[in-house]
Amino acid sequence: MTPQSVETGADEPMSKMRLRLWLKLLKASNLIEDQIRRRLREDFQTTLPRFDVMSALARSPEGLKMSQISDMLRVSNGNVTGIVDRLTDEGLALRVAVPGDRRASQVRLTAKGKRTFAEQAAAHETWIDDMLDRLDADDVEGMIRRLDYLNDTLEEND
Amino acid sequence: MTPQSVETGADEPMSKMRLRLWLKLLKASNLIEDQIRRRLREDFQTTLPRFDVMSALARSPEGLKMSQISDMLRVSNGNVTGIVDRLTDEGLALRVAVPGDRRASQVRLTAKGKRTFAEQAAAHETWIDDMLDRLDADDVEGMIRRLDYLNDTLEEND
DNA sequence: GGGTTTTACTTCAAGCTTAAACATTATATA
DNA sequence: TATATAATGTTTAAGCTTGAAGTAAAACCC
Repeated sequence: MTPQSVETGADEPMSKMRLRLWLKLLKASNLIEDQIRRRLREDFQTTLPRFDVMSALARSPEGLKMSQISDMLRVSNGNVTGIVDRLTDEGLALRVAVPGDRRASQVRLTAKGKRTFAEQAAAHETWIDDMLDRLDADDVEGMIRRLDYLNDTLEEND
Repeated sequence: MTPQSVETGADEPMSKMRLRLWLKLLKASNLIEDQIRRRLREDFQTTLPRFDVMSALARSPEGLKMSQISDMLRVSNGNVTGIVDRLTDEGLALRVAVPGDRRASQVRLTAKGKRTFAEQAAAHETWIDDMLDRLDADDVEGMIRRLDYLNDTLEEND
């Protein structure tokens, strides 16, 4: 038993509470994510992985290497290969040679990609705002604070 | 602008706060879920979808119909078909005919399936407990309360 | 009863995801 | 310089996921 698990003096309920918390966190995350996927599909004929890659690229006009994208998104590099392939097929992204390193390539949004993503990002923000509409400033602040703390501890022991 | 979005008298920051909250919620959810997937694979040579289906079945000894499983897990029915097929191939679950309805089948865990899931569920609970270890009772309670509220509002406008 | 609609489930095509295996290029080291 | 090791990406096999289309059976309705 770790020191932190004895605050209440009763380990069993605390352990169950944590499990319940996880299930509720997962449920919220899935409910929101499913909405976003559905709207990206219906309104923009695209997918969340494509949106995520474009979002990363939009923040780096000079482009990103494949490995940088997979690091930022915490997905495998083989995964990014396929997504960038499809974005490229659709004329939304392109691979640029990296001078001095023939293994790597820099991925960038095309002009069309930038326009497309700007639209999607604006819609995305309003979707989130609508879904979290009923949380007041205190709720949002309280949750952000605790999630920051949780994420820090989760990343320590990655 | 909805009535709820004006509590602070400043819409712009609140909208950005909500977006930040979503990104942090998603991050926490993904960090935890990735750990669980990894451990299920490494320790038990199984996957999260299989674990989820077995978890639903474990709570219903009399069995569940395919459509009940997909409702509980919020996934498509075609998806459940494949997962139950694989569980069946491995001798962990089986389909039983439903008397009076030849379209449907009742899915149950086998004895082997029950034993296997019991082991996995026990490990799962300790993984969660370890990952959320640094949250104290107040944190857990505060987050559960807000997530309950959020989930209620999200399910209303599904 | 006969026809329509609904329900239960499976199949399919496309895309996402991973780990592992692979190819290629760059870097370090002897 | 030669060799070993690292890093960068792609490919592959297996599984998950969806929506749409399809099959079959049950329920409804006239």
